[in-house]
Amino acid sequence: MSNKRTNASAKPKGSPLLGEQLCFALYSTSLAMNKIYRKLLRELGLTYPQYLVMLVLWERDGVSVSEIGEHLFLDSATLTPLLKRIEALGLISRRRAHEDERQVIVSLSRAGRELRQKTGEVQDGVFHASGCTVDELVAIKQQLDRLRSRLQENA
Amino acid sequence: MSNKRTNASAKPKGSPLLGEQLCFALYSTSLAMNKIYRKLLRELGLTYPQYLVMLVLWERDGVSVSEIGEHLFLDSATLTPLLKRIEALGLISRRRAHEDERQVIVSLSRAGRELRQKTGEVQDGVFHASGCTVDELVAIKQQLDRLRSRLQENA
DNA sequence: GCTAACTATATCGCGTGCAATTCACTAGTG
DNA sequence: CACTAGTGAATTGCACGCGATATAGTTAGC
Repeated sequence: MSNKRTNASAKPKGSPLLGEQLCFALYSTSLAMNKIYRKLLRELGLTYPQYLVMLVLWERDGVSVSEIGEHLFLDSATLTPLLKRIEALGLISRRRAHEDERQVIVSLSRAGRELRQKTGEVQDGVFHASGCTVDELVAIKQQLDRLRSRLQENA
Repeated sequence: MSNKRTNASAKPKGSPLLGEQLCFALYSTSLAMNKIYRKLLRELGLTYPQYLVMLVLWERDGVSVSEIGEHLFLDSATLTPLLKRIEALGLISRRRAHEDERQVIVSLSRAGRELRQKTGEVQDGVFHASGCTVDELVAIKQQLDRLRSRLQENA
């Protein structure tokens, strides 16, 4: 076993679980956010991960499963069933690419494209529920992005 | 609060999806954190939510299911099966309270108490993986705590 | 051409989260 | 005592996430 490198870790004595406190703040805030979205997205019939996929497609239609995964940091084990549910809603279609039959191209249907016009209330609702100023949101987002990239590096 | 311009969307023009960008940062960072914990907790045989329950019990043993839920912002639909799995690991016991037979009191077993001594590496590992200074962690945690409380208010 | 290595999805199993509902028990009220 | 409202857990049903594995399609090497 390795020795306790107390000088290297350098945790504050007053709050020995600080890292874990942050992790819990992250975990519980993420769940709270999910609940807000569940309420706002109920009208659209989508879950939050499904909504994220739609955001990707509204940005750029006709992308492969793996491309969606790169944007959302999700893999096929999560995306395949998720995409099938969205397809069952009639919002997207899934077809094998001609060039490379291994790839599955995800494309918006007419209903999928039109759904975009109902998203204004979602954006407003989340912004309102956050009770934050734009500057605060920017600050938190930047710090989270940095933290995520570091966590992914050290995964 | 009086500055509400509800007829048109009062979002910043430069970044129309800013709130959602923050939400995605929150969502994806939380998943990244969970992956770090999964690796660190594998040795202990725990998942992150299970570890959270253990943290609560190490802080205060012999609490009811609903008290655990208040600490972790989870309800019985999540906690009951979760606690049963921890019980199956031999770390806790679940007994009905004598005073009020509706309540279930969760208590640490000897193995559950002793497991606490293996958590040093988990704390160190998370802190190291975050790549952040203590000040950064404190700052993010405070902002997340504020955001969560506002989201829960507006839920 | 043949085949081994590689790649993109798909599948399986398990553990959450949570809305909705049910069950067991308690605390009244008359 | 029976009746009722309320509360704490448990249960049900569904949708993620993801480690592990499988499968089909592609490429590289010989």
